[in-house]
Amino acid sequence: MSVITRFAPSPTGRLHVGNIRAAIHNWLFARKNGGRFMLRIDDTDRARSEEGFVEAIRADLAWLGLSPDSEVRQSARFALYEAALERLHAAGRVYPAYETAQELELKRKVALGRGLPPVYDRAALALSDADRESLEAEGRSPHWRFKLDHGAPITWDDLVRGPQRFDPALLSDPVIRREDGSWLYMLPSVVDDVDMGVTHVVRGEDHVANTAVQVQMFAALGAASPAFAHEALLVGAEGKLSKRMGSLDLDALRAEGIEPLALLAKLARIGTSLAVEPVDSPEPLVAGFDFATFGRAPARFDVEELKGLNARIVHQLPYGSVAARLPEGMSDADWQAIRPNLKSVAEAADWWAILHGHVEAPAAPEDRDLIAAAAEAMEGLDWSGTPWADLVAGLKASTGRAGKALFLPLRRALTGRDSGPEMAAMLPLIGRDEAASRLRAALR
RNA sequence: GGCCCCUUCGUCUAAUGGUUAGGACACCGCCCUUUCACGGCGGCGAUACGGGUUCGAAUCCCGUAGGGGUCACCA
Repeated sequence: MSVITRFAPSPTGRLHVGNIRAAIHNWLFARKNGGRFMLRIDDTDRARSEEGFVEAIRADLAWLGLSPDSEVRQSARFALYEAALERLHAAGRVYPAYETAQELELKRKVALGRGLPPVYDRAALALSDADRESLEAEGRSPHWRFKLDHGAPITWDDLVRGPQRFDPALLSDPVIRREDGSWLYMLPSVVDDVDMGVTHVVRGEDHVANTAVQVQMFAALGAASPAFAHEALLVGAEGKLSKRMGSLDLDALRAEGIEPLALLAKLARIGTSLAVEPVDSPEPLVAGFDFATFGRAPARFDVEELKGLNARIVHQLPYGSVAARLPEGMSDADWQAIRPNLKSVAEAADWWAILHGHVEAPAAPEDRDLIAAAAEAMEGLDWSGTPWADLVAGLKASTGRAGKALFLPLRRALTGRDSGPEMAAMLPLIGRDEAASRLRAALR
């Protein structure tokens, strides 16, 4: 049986590190097993879903390189849910209920106040036909609940959490359809998983209780349950589920110069026993993917760590893969010289400007003699050899300077910066005439 | 409050009753580089707490504390 996974976001907002991680794991698992990865837009909630978010989700997945093998939208599949509801109805597994949201809220508060779990009391199940008629005569119309079977514990073997066991009596019969006919998440998800042939449901542990309910729905629909993997959630660097996590959407990360590969590597392995390390393609992540490596405790996601990984990945990015994003005319040699010093690809533009643009950095009074000597030496250097090493050797002999006192003033005069890539690599790229002119400019 | 999950270096984790408690990231140091960075090498650093069981406990049991999830006419 070939593996089919799905990523099922609702288009009510941007993707963020939490759900992207689930998307990545679904994709990796499918890739590893030669299976298919599907995108399912869970847009049953018309009021909250926005087309713009659907497009953003597609764009974000594409940026990460997680191309879905197919895409479906729940809003186009209402007939399927209708048919499933009919079947459940015929099987006596759904029933109408008439409580208002306010009434249910009150019931929950009362239960909580008495130290009881706030589970729906099934009052609607006790309604007689006459009761229902009078309720509807009052103008109330029903919403529909799925009737859980309290007969036996719900169990499944979770790929991450191991054997699971739930007492159905501690769960509320879920509302699956509103009085206005709109669908809630629970049933459509099951219907689609069956219809799409999903074999593995990989999602966050915030869904475990939903899974208990859905396991009964699969059975009630006469379908086998897929395998489930519920991964522990991510928390912010402070240890709490912070608001900052919510702000971590892909735009924010892109603005920080994060490479898709870096985010992929980080999210694929955070919370697992595998090392979070730079990769030059998704292949090692695919090859190493294994639910057995997943920890069960929430892992901390720290953007600073992501930035560090990103820098290390940038340091090994080949020219060919970044050329399109580099300043016009930037050569492979330029890239090689600059690359080890970058935190993001975007910073290459700064160094491009330093290499080939205009730099004028006045020398400090105590360094003027050194800079003057350097300017003097320019003409005589062998520019096809090792001009930087020759320059420095000559200046050391003539001025007696060494180390920082020798290097820093030269770096400043030539690049306008205190730090940066290897000068030996940059000087030839700056070129003789430009270098000479910068040194003279520093003396003005 | 009920139910579920979790707690090993700062962080992510390994060690399925016997290990000098291992690795990765971070940090620190050294080397390389005639500065910074990059890179290479090395070092520091942990079993939440309290009771049991056992010849022996990070590992099994009980309790305490702490963290996460869930208990929606959101997904």
